[in-house]
Amino acid sequence: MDQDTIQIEFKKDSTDLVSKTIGVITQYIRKEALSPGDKLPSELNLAKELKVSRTVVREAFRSLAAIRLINLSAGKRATIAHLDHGAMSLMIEHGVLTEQISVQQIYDVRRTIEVRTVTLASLRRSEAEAKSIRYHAMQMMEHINAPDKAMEHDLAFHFEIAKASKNPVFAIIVGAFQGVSRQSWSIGWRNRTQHGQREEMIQTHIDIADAIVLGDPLKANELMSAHFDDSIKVLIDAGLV
Amino acid sequence: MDQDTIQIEFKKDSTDLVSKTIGVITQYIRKEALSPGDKLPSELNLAKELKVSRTVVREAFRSLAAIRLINLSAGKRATIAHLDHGAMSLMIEHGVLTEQISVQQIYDVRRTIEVRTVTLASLRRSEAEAKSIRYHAMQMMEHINAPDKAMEHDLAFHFEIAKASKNPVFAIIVGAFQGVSRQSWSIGWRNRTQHGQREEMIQTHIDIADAIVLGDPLKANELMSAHFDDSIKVLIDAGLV
DNA sequence: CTTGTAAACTTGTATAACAAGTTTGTATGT
DNA sequence: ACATACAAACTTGTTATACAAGTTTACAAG
Repeated sequence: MDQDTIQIEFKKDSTDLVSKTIGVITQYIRKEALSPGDKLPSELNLAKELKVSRTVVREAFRSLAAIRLINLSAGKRATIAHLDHGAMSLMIEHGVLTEQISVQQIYDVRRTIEVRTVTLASLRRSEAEAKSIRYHAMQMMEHINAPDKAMEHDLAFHFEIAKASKNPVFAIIVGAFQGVSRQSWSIGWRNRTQHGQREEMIQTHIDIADAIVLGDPLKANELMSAHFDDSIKVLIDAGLV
Repeated sequence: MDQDTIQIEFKKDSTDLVSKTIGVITQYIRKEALSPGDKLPSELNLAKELKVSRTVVREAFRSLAAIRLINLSAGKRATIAHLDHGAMSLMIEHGVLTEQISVQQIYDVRRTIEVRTVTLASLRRSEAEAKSIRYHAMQMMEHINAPDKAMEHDLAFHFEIAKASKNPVFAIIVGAFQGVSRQSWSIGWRNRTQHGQREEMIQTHIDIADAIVLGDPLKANELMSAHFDDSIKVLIDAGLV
């Protein structure tokens, strides 16, 4: 597998070299039909081929790595990356941080998506996935006095359901919300102070898990809807925009 | 607004300088509570402050620009960016290109999201938005013999609805799918060959627009569901995975 | 007070150099 | 013939310098 010539041309109108180079590399990936794990040419070879400096190629690589199209690591050549919600996470966090997205809006999207993922998961989950989902629900109850751990199992619960939907796009989106959810989770927890409210919330998770285990999409759907109704209500009662 | 010291420390365990620098900059944005349009320090100042080379800062900037957290342009300082689906578009296209996401999976996500956006749009749309949505539906019919134009109005129709939902996250997600939708659109079009099938499809768009104009979320929802049912059926009939 | 322009600043690109991590190929010993 | 060790070649990470090109600032001229 020797170094074959990169024949894709630069767009003439584009502004800066780095942008053009990014374009060339993505076209190259497409043209060569590269798959996750496949190697890209070295920085130096690309630079020579495209007649730009190594600096430009490096900046292009960094850009592609930022949106997780490729992976970089010292000494190794760049490789095509597997899908990953990392970039979208940063984007969403940035949106919330700069007040372009509200927590409530996130919850509306989550509700929309997760009512669907729980339905699909009920229909498509493997035995292992069903087991994992139920495990995280049970662990939440186990750690009812250790909010940090309960939270992590809560997040994992929802993420596992998304993965069990067998649609990677859902998994990416749900995964992307984990960061911001982690930051608003304690608000929901602190505002469930009345007797049994936390147990009730966790019990809903267990019930959802049971519905998934039993392969009952309608029940799972209904419970997930109710869970989000409740969660959003709690957030609003807490005065969150 | 003079140059104040950046007090955020590097994480010690992180691997490479660029990653650390990205972390510092994002923390800086947070700490200073910067909003879209606000300026970041110049590359040289950041480099001096963080005691790294300008190269490292530049690569960090490029990374942040790639996920659209900041905007770069020659001669100007970097600024905080408005939310934008550009990065997510590339991610999704990469997923489809590398066969990690199928077109049908995209449509499932779109259906899930857009059944919600059309409901919200019916409730929240401004007059101008309602008008724009209806305009694009009408233009589709107008250009029934110019598929390229019809397609662009189709995409704009769905995107405008997402924006009218007043939840930027929906708009980002729907926007992110525009690229791949553009690539699969002709498949759907080519496979609606029977008499009146195309008119029917476009008429559904007009009916959805009317429901939005009238503020009838249930009707809009129902029509959008039917539209996606039909579209997905057409794709499957066409033999698309 | 406006306008024009030069100076200062800032980003874009190229080159050179070396450190540090990885792969490859070969010589060596068994 | 085969495994191991190790050096050489390759590759990415980081720094420094230099200059081109775009933008802002400050000041002088009218």
